[in-house]
Amino acid sequence: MRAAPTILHLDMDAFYASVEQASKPSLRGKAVIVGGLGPRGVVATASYEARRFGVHSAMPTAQARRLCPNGAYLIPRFTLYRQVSDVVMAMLRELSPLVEPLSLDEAFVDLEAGGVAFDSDSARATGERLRADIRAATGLSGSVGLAGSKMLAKVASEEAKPAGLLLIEPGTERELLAPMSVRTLPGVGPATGEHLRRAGITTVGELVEAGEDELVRMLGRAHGAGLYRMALGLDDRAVVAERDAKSVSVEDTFDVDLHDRVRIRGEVQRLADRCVTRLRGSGHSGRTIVLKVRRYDFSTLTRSETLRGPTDDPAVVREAAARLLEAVDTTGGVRLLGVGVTGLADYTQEDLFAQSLAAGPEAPDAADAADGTGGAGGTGGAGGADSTGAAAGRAGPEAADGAAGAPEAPEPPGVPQGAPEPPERRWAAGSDVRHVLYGPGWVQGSGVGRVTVRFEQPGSEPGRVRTFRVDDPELEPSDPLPLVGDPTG
DNA sequence: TCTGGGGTCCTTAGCCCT
DNA sequence: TCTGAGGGCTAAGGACCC
Repeated sequence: MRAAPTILHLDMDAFYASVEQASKPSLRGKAVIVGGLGPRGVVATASYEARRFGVHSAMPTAQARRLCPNGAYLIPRFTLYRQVSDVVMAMLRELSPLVEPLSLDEAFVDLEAGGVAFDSDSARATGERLRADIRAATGLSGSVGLAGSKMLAKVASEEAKPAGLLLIEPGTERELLAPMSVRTLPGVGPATGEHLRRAGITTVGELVEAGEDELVRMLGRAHGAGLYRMALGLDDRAVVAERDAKSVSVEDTFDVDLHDRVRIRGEVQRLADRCVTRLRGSGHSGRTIVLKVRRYDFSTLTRSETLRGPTDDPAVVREAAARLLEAVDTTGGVRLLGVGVTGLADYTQEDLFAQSLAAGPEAPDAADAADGTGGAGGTGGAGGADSTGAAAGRAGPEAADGAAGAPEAPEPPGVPQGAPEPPERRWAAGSDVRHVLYGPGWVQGSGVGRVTVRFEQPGSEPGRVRTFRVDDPELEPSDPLPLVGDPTG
């Protein structure tokens, strides 16, 4: 029983970087690196031009700058990527009801369930048409893998990169996989790869030779048996359209390690508030609160506490997180803090209402006041394109842009909001702006009280560069212009 | 020279209960 | 009453993915 190659895996090529190149005409054909720009940032995506310099995902941005000093370094613009992703996912859903998104730029599609393909020829034709349609609609290229299972379809799209299509014919799987590195298989990362290498296993073929018992002995029951099946090309996981979230979490890495216990407590409270905002936004409540602490030496520990019932009350989550923090030794410094909630339950309006009533007559107002932006967390609101938290916020390597005036702590807890003094504006590289005279553009860089803007937009010719004072009143942050369709501006 | 953020799944260990 | 097996739950850590 050989499955027809009707599972499709789509992987957009260098997605974030390609979207940036498409929306910023002056960057086409140039090395573009998207990621955190702070001292502890890492690369999220590098364009193929940047990869030629050795830059790749997950590399520290500082290292990327040394390898590729003339590249364009930009903060991610997730709002825009999500818009483009929505367009692509909608095209996939026209092919089949069974579409399983893995991230903004990747998805599985069960073509047979959609009735658009039933054998190799029809699957290949569908894949080619999809690639052309995506290019026509977005200007971006994606790679397509086609096979009889999810694992093989993903291997195929990886082999097809960039901008290609590969179909694995039924019956050829084992032959194809045998010479490949064990790292090709999903679930084999650096640790397992090294473990296997020490046992003399570096290829998928050697994995098969080792046998299931040996792999189970080395890697444990679930992992060992699963890997053996993958090595044989066996994978019967179905394409699943709907997936329930299992946890919600937020975390921040700080530019400089935190030592002050009061500051650490304040950050944990802020993270708890942000986490609850996200939790509520997803329509959930949760029962287990998790605190994550990464110390100065990169060692990471988690502490968790399970409540009697699920909650989405910010005060409850804040208190639990604070209790968990009390059990953690932070001497030596903390580079990352995180707060998460797991054990999620669906939360309906009725539940919320019932809880408010149970809490007392004034409870509804009190609950509203405690919710989200009412507290110390200044991260919400319209300027919230900056989801980069502490680490990625700074635009340039120099802090010369008057950052000395910026307070180190966002806001100590308890300080009321609405202070009349506007903080000095920060212009992150890559972010969208609009000038009263020159129209839409993007920040190319900033420093020493100046910000440099390139005025261009999707579909335009490469634009001109102008420099302004960072506090120029005619310059405003703005929303990204759509990549597809008609920019109304 | 360092190592983000948001997730998932698995393993191990301790505790409680039957 | 003691002991052991086994299941369910909780906590913590690790590996992996994009």
